[in-house]
Amino acid sequence: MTTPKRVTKRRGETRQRLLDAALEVFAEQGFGRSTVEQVCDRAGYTRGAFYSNFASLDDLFLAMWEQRSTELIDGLREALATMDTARVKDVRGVVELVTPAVPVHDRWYRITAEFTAHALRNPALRSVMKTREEAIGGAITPVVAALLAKIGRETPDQVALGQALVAVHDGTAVQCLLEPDNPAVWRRRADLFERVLTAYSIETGGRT
Amino acid sequence: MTTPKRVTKRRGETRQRLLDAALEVFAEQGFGRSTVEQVCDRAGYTRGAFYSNFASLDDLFLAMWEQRSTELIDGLREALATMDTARVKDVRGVVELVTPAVPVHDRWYRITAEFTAHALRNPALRSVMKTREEAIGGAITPVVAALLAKIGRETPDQVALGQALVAVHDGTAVQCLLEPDNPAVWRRRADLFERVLTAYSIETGGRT
DNA sequence: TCGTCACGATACAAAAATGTATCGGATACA
DNA sequence: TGTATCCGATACATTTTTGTATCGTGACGA
Repeated sequence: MTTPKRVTKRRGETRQRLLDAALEVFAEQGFGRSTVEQVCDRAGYTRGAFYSNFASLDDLFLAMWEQRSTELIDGLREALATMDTARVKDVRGVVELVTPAVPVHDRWYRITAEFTAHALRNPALRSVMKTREEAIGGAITPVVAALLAKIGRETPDQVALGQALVAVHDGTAVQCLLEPDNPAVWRRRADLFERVLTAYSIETGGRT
Repeated sequence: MTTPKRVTKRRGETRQRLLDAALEVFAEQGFGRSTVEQVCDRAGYTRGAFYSNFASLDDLFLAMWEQRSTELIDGLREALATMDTARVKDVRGVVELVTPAVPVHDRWYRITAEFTAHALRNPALRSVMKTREEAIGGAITPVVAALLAKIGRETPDQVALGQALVAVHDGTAVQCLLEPDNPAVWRRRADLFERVLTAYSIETGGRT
């Protein structure tokens, strides 16, 4: 991987197609069991293209994960910004409004689970993950706090609420994915969110 | 792997040492990046021993995970049964009493994260995991409900509480492992448990 | 104590995966 | 349109990993 003086448009495309292929292959086989060649096959390239764009599978994994998770956070911000906040009347309403903005997809969950395990072994990746988790909390919490304020509830400790929401999301996601067709699990997930929001905010009476 | 008529004592030992080695190797390298030979080296055997005891790495992974997680649940039951429940006076006390019984070890977390991802790809493993999660909930919830009753709080929906506790445990575990030296994260974890226990139980006034 | 089978070591063949070095067509820029 | 160089394909050497087949030691039953 020598740094070129001039870069072509084509390069960006192949790089992207490799990143996309990686997501699919890693989700299907698991990162650990995936090979350079599998990713290249899926993308429609040979290993030559790969080694010209990435140093190793680890390198690709990190790049792919960072790209997809920033996209995910951007999408989240977007969804939160364009919500119809008019009809929210109670805590349950807040849950129902916010929940769809944070999707639970098993493909991405599998990737993240493995990336997390990977990150726990690698200090550099660990801080990448930490930053990411904070970004998610930072995107959601102010919005949720604002919605709660709208229905007359104050949020004394936004940081604590943020950590709680992320934890509940992560924890319940596995349960839902293990039994995707069991509506009771999903219902209990929503319930838990509702109770947590209630527990972390205080009724102040008047609506703003 | 032909089924032998006679089985020796030695066999059980080597099998066990392979299982133990697997835990270490998988935790260090990740299951996906581990090889049969690495496990054998660690255990002090050659591949001959491996193929005589297991059909594949997948087979070993499943066997190891089932063994360790039953041990874990047994330990949990044990710890819960021998608790000193006398000094519990409030919800916080319940949290402080129960929390140490459910350890947060990053080695085991890494294994579980990868096993979960693996299970989400494999329907057979999926139901294994589901059963396990239920067993954990089933072990903890009655004890917690009893403790809550002791301080005058009733638990209307134990199943919901169980799912909530498991989710909160899983979700906060990552956060704590990502920042093991940040006491604030651990404190917020305990806070969340306290609030959840409170939210899922109702004050009935009198103590039993 | 002897004979038999189990069990793990060793040897071997085959396959899979990696990384590099080189080549030729494509692409940017004059 | 010419030309320099970028970029991905191809070819190749090497290493890793796998699974099986065979052998010798030692355990177990009679």
